[in-house]
Amino acid sequence: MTLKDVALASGCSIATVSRVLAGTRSVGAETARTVRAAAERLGYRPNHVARALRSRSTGTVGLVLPQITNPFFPTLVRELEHALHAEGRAVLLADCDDDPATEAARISALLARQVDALLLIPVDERHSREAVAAAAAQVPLVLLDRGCGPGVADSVAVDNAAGMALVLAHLAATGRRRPCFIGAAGTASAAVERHTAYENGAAALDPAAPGRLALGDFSVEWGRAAVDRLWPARPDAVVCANDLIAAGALQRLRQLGADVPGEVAVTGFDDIPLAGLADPALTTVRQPVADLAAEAARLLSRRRADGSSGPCHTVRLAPELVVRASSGAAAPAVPDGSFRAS
Amino acid sequence: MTLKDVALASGCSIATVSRVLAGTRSVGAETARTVRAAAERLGYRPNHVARALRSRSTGTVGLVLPQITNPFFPTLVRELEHALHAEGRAVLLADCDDDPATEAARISALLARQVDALLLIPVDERHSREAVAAAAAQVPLVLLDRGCGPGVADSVAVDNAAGMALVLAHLAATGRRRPCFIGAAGTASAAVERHTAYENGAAALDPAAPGRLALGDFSVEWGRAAVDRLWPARPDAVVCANDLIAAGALQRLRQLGADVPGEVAVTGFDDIPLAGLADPALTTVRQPVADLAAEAARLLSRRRADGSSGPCHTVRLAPELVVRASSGAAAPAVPDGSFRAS
DNA sequence: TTGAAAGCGCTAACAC
DNA sequence: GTGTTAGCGCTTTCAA
Repeated sequence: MTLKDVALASGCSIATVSRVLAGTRSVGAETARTVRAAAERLGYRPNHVARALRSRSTGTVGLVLPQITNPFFPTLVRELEHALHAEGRAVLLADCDDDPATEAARISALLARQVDALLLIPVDERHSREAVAAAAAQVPLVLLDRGCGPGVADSVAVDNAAGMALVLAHLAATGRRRPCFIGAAGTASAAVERHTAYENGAAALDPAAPGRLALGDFSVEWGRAAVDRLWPARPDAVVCANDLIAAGALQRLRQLGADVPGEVAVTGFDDIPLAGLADPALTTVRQPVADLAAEAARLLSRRRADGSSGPCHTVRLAPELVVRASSGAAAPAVPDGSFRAS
Repeated sequence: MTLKDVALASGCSIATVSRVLAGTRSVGAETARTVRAAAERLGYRPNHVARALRSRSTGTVGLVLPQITNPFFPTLVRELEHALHAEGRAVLLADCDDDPATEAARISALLARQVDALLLIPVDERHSREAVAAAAAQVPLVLLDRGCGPGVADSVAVDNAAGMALVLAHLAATGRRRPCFIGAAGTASAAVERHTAYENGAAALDPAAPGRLALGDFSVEWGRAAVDRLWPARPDAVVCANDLIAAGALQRLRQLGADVPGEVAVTGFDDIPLAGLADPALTTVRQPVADLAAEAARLLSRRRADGSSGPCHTVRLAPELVVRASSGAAAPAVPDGSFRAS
């Protein structure tokens, strides 16, 4: 079934049929009806490949992620897929195995396939930069969740500092005074921003708090290990840079016999599905995933309109605090019943 | 940069360049070298769209899933992406929101984009059948993880019955004698097969065991709710049809003050990342995800060779039991210290 | 408003 | 082994 068949069946030219079906130009009402009827009758389906070759636009968007198994990404992928599908675009998925070299290879494979645009969560702030910049010069590209150096491309992410501030305000309001922080080392923007925001905000609770921290990576294992380093200081709150760290911290605290939340509160970041399932359920910062996806799609369209020059837009979306059991009521600081001035 | 440019630069015809670069036919060693050098020098990148239009093969595979947020799928997607990328294919991702109508729409969108093949985890055994059968008539199609009625398409999945048998054997070996089962209702193949395998295997432990079960869905919430129904019967093992159910069961049992694993063992199925993080860590059945992906890719190639006729192949892969704390040593049945004959 | 015709970049017959 | 040629199905000038 090609345009030619429809043209033959409807008694007009291929060009006219194309115009009717693609809606490119005004066509006589009568002709249009005839053509549409013929197309319908023959079950005509346009050939996207031919259309792409001619119009130099495939209608596909490449989605490049560090690791689909990172539990924060599936919901994001889902929202992105829906947002793009709603505009009639298809999503080419690439998983980079958390490796910048693989990432560079995937990016060029997608470019070779003529994706119209790229949505990319960079593997690494520094090591991804070169490949990302090169790609951004070729197609509209929007960075998601993580940055990649200033001025490289448009980007959309949650406001990490605001999220951390929400956590600290909540801890302060519920009477916690000796927080500590388990974060991630390295230059990844989420790691740096959350860490910095903790240091800036925690001083208000306790002058010694900003120094009470340990930096590792965004994993459960690190959460467990870090507790062993920080617990001797007897914090009354463990602020974690993401939910995986918090899950590990929770586990280890329980093994050590600590009472969560009575003795010590634990908080996460991201609100991955695991957070609600932990025991006690994890207080955390929810990323506005659907909004992130919508905003990314919007930036993509805008960039397509503006051309590859023009300044980079950076969008920061406000997160939301989700209070659950892990930061519930603290036990009295002096549990023997004596009076304590608050 | 087109073939024409390379042809001009290397002094031979477009066709020859095509043959060298696509490796379609034997070419003189000398010519080949010249051509390759020219292509390299000019930074030639083949245009996949034009190639697809001409050769009627896009080199893309559609991957259709019920919901990427189902925690079992990300690892599978990752393995599939890697397996396909290794053969130079790109993956078009479609998420169906667990809805058969959306699934049908996504399938036809992918078909319109001329995917070479479809990898599909059906949303529903019955309601997906029509769209799947129609798609299978057009392109090679392999069903993954779940079935879709007999004879519809090639399929690859874990051997659910074998997995359940491993669980029951383990429970028997560790002295459990009053198992119960929390499963999922409906016709989904995993639900039916695991349920049936439990009924068949549990009778060996206890004649009453096959009847001690509750059927709901594959969710944490159902796991919690089912415990309330089954716990009054005082089982010494709760066999769950997947890890999410088991996570819910574990939660609720702890709320009820039950001692896991001392008083009651809990087992899951799939070995999603959550399983290792639960407390106590969950004994479960690990799906051979990488093998499933590899086998799916293999079936796809074979189907491409065989043509769309020919009998459907069904591959079942052996699962592996992962023993963790949730099925550890049982407490003595009579904890008051009196002698108990084993 | 419509039609004829020229390709998009590539592969695949078919000649030589 | 290599070149010539004819399209794949579509969009888009350019004329009418």
